[in-house]
Amino acid sequence: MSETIFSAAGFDERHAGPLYLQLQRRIAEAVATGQLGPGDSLPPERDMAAMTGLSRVTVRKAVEGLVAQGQLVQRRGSGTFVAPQVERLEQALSLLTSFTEDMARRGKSVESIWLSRALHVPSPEEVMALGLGAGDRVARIERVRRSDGVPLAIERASLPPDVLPDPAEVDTSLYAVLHLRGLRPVRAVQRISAANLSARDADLLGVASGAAGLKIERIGYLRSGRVVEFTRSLYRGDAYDFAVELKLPSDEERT
Amino acid sequence: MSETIFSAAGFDERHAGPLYLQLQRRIAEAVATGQLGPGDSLPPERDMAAMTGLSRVTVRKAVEGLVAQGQLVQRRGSGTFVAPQVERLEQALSLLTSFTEDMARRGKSVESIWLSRALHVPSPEEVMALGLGAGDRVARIERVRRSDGVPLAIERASLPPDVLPDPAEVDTSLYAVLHLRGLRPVRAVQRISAANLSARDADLLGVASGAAGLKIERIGYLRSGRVVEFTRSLYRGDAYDFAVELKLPSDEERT
DNA sequence: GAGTGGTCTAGACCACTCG
DNA sequence: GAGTGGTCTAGACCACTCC
Repeated sequence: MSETIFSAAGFDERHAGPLYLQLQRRIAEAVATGQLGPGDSLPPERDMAAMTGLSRVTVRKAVEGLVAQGQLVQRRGSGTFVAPQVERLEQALSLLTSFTEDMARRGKSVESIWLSRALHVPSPEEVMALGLGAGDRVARIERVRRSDGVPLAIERASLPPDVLPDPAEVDTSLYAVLHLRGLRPVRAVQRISAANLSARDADLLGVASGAAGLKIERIGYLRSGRVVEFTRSLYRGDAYDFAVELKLPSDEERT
Repeated sequence: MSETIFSAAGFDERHAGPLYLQLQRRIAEAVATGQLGPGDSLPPERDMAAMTGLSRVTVRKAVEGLVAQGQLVQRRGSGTFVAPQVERLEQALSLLTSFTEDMARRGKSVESIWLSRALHVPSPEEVMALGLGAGDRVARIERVRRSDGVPLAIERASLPPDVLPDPAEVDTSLYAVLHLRGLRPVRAVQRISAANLSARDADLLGVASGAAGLKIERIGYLRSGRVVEFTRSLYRGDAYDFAVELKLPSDEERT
């Protein structure tokens, strides 16, 4: 099966660019056509090098690109594999729901891996966003969100200390705790953008370093207008779709 | 100035991981602290290798990561530079506006670089989204959007041929043309996600291959419910922020 | 033509996984 | 302990930019 993909024949026919890109294209095609399916292993790098007649460095460079694109996964000491398919989740963006509630609605399990759940000295960014005073501390809830064992997002929530005096009290849903205290936000503003994940964040989400992530910053308000929540989240770009419904702007808004 | 960054001293103090990451960290810090400012050039790779006592391959690997993150830019035959800063643009996500109108509102110039503006044989995806019949063609408007000379987005719009029989008629604003024909959408559904840009798309946007982009798919509807527009856009992750306002879901919606 | 980044090689050792 | 990916080296040639 791998004979055609990794045969030495056909390289450098003068019209095809760098060798590592030629090999990369061959592998990508094999994945696209199903010749290599999710979970299948590729031959060891040294074997691929021998088969293609390329050096191992060149083979690694070809594989590296596909790993960055999320098509392949490498496990040290184990091998190189076609990436398992991820089920894409779709979420409505214009409703102020919590991750926990959202997953429960579609019958998915939710787990949190805690990174932090305590009071800290606030960063300048947190002081600004939450309007903290000098000497105030900040409650930080930092966790990796997983559903059915698959990491989906990193969530870093900051709240004023009087809103959440005891961060350890949060078990699964932050919003459930806030609801009990009568401090659940009724309105929020989100800013969405895309960024390449840092090595650390990529590791937490189980993807390759540099993979694309959806960065969402949210500021939540009480009915009184007070800021109660400042959350920065990173969603896996390959696993999440946000859906929004748009309407025609009214004439006042268009000026 | 570069002496501290690229000195041979301090490498491999047994607690710092791979050499290329150590060098990468040094350079990233120099950029973060302003020791290296936007547009500044780094020494040639061979010089960095000599100064640090590392091999050129290792130096290249350190630089490669920073290029992928968008912190550095490499120009063949010319040199390696600290990436120029991009002004981030913020856009309201829940209003159905056009790119042209949006930029005009903030006093920015808009240019389009046309990639395609004609009738084509539709892809299966376009047939599905637009509800095309057998034998129907599709009007495709494909362009790179720039503002003040900076490429911001790639926009690929597909429309039924009777909605836009002559695609070449679109000059700047697609919505303006649709408006004249009385076929401007009043409602749309968008799906937002993040993806690493392909080499081709990255090139069109003037960023490094693999940089994170915001992928937006939009389907626009007439008041009658008919689909008139199917648009796939890629926005530069480093240049765009989308803003959304959220509200508390009503009780019916939450079940 | 001198200098730059881009590609490629052969060979080495290390760190990790797995039977 | 055998096999895997991860790191690193020294040296070479090519393609491009810029003077």
